[in-house]
Amino acid sequence: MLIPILQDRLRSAVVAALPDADLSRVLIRPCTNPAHGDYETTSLMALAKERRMNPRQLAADVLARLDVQDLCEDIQISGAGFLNFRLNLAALQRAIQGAARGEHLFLTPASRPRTVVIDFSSPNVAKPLHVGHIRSTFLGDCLARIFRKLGHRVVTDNHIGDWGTQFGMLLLGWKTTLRRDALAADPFLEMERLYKEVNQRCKDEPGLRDQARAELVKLQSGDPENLAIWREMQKLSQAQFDSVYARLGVSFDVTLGESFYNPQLPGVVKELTRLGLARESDGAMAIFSDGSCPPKEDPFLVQKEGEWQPNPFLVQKSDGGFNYATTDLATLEYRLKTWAPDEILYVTGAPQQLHFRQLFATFRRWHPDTRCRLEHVWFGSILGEDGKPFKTRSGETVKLTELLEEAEERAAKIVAAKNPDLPAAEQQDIARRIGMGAIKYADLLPNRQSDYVFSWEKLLALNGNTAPYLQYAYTRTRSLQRKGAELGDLSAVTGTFVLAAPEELALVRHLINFGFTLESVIADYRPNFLCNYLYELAGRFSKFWENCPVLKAEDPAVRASRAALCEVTGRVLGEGLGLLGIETLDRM
RNA sequence: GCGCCCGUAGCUCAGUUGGAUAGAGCAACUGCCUUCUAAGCAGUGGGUCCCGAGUUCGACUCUCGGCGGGCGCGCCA
Repeated sequence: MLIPILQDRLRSAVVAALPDADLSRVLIRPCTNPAHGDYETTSLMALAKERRMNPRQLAADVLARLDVQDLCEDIQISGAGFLNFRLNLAALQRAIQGAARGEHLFLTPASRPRTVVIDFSSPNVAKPLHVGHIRSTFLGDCLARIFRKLGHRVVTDNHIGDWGTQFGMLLLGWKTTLRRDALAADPFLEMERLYKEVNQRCKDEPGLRDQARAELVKLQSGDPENLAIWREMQKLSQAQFDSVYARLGVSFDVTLGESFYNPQLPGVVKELTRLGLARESDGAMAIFSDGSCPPKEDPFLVQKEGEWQPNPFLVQKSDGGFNYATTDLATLEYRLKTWAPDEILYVTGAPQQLHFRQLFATFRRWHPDTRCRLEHVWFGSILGEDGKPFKTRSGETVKLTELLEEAEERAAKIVAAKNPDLPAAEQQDIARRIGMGAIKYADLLPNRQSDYVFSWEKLLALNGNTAPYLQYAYTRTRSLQRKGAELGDLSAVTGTFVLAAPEELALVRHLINFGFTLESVIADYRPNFLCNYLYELAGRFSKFWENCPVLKAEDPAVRASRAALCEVTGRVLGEGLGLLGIETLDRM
C-alpha cells in the first residue's frame, strides 16, 4: 500500500544517484525496531559495499534526490547507512480513511496477474485423511486463497493417489473377505481392514503376495471386473473426501488423480527415450546426469564411497510398469498444456525434495523452452510427542475427523463455561468454528520447514498465540458495532481522522502493512508470516481496546474515529483469518 | 559413507536480500472485572542463539570444520 509507493520513490532517487544500480534489490520494509521509525531500507549499504563506496555518503546522495515530503517526516540516515522513514500524520490519516470508506484494505492487487497451479492434499484412495495430510491441505488451501486475494489466477488440483500398488492387496481382499454391510457403514474402515488383513496374511503365506501382484497387473491391463471394483473404491473414497473437505472448508478446482494420466504414460517414456533423455538400466528406463551442472548440484549424482555415482530418475520399472516419476511428468505436461501457468506449486513433505529436484531437472531437459516456475513447497515431518517420526505405515494414525471431533469437544466445554446463556445450536456452531480454527492456526503458525510435533495440547490450545485469540479480538469489534448501533450515534468519519493516543497510532501503523504481509507470504510460500501479522494486530488492538474508550469518548470526532478504527481492524482481522481458512464469529 | 533439513529462554517455537538493544506462547510469580472490554490487559524472572574458526563496518542469519537429532539415498508415493 504505502510501501510500494515509498519503494518507487526510493528507486527513483537511487537511479538518479547510481544510474546502473539493480533496482530490484532496492527494498523497503517495516522497521525491525519501531524506535527507528516506520520503515527502513538497508539496500543502500549493500549497494555501497559492492561498489566500495562510503555507505553514509551514498545514503546522503540518495536522500538529496528523494522526494517523500508528502508521506514522511524528515528522513534520517543512521547507523552504518540505514535510511529510516517515519510516516507523517496526514499519510496515516489518509490511509485509514481510505480503508474506512471501503476504498481499499491496505493492499493492491497484482498489476500483472500470474496463473498458479497448486497441487496439494493428495490423499490415497481407500485411506482416510489423517494428520499426515493436514499440513499439505491447509498450506495449499491458504496459499491458494492469498494468491487469489492478490489478484492472481489459481488452479487448485487434488492429485489423488488412485493408482498405486496398494490396489493389489485391496483387490485381493475385496474378492475374498469383503463384508458389504461393513463397507456401507464405514467404507474406509472396511477397506483398511481388507488391506491390513491381506498384508498380514502375506507374511505367513508367501504365495499370497504374488496373487496380490497378479490382481494389480489385471487391473492395470484393464480387466473389467477389477476395474469395476477399483471404480467403486474410488467412488466411495471420493464421497468421504468430499465430506471432509466440505467440513474443512477446502475446495479444489480440479481433482485429477494419478489414474487420469495413465493413458499418457507409455508416450512419456517413449518420448524421453526418443530424445535420448531416458535409457535402459537394469531392465528399467532411467534418466541420468547430462553433466550440465556441478556434481554437488546435480540431482542425478550421488556421492558414495568418495566417488560421484549415478543417481538416476526411474521413469519405468523393469517389469514394464510406471511409477510416480512417470505420472508426475505426464501431470506436469498436462498442466502446462491446459492452463499455461506461470508457476506450479507442489505442497508435499520434505522427504520428497530429491524427487522434485529430479522431476524439475528432467522436465527442463525435456522442454527447455518452457518458462514456468516450478516450486516444491515442502514442509517438515510430523513427529510424535516423543520426537520420533510419526509413521503412518505402522502404528495408529490419528484420523482428521477424530482430530476435529476432539477440537470441537474441547471448544464446546469452554463455550458452555463462558457463555452458558447462548442457545445450544449457537454454542455448537461457535465450538465448531473455534475447534477448526485452532487446528488450522496451529498448523500454519510454525515455519513450514520445521518438523511438526504432533501434540493434542498444542493443536487444540485455546489461549495465547492461537486462532481463538484472533477470533476473540474480532468479536470485540463486532460487539462494539452492535452496541454502537444501539446507541445510534455511530456515523462514518466525516472530517479528519483523530489519531492521537499512542495505541491508535500503533494500530494504524500496523494495519497499513497488511498487503505487504500478504506479498511476503506468497513470495516465500509461508503463511506463518500472516499468522504473526494477525497476532501482532490483535495484540495492538487489545491494547487500544484497554486504553482508548470508544463509545464513552467525550469528543464525537474521537468517538467516530475510534469506532471506524475498530471497524477497519475487524475487517482486516476477518479478511486475514479468512485467508488462513479460519471462520470468524460475531460472539463467542 | 554422501545429500537435504534442524539445533535460539525450563518446554514449544518466531526471527523477512546479513542490520541497530534476539522476540512470542506455555509453565512460574504479581496486579487489574460495580467496565463499550477478562478466551483479555499490565508487570517480574528466565539466553555461552550447539561448539570452534573465517568473511564483514556489522553474523542467530553467509563460508568451512566439528558435535547432536530427523529424513532421504534405483524400480512405494
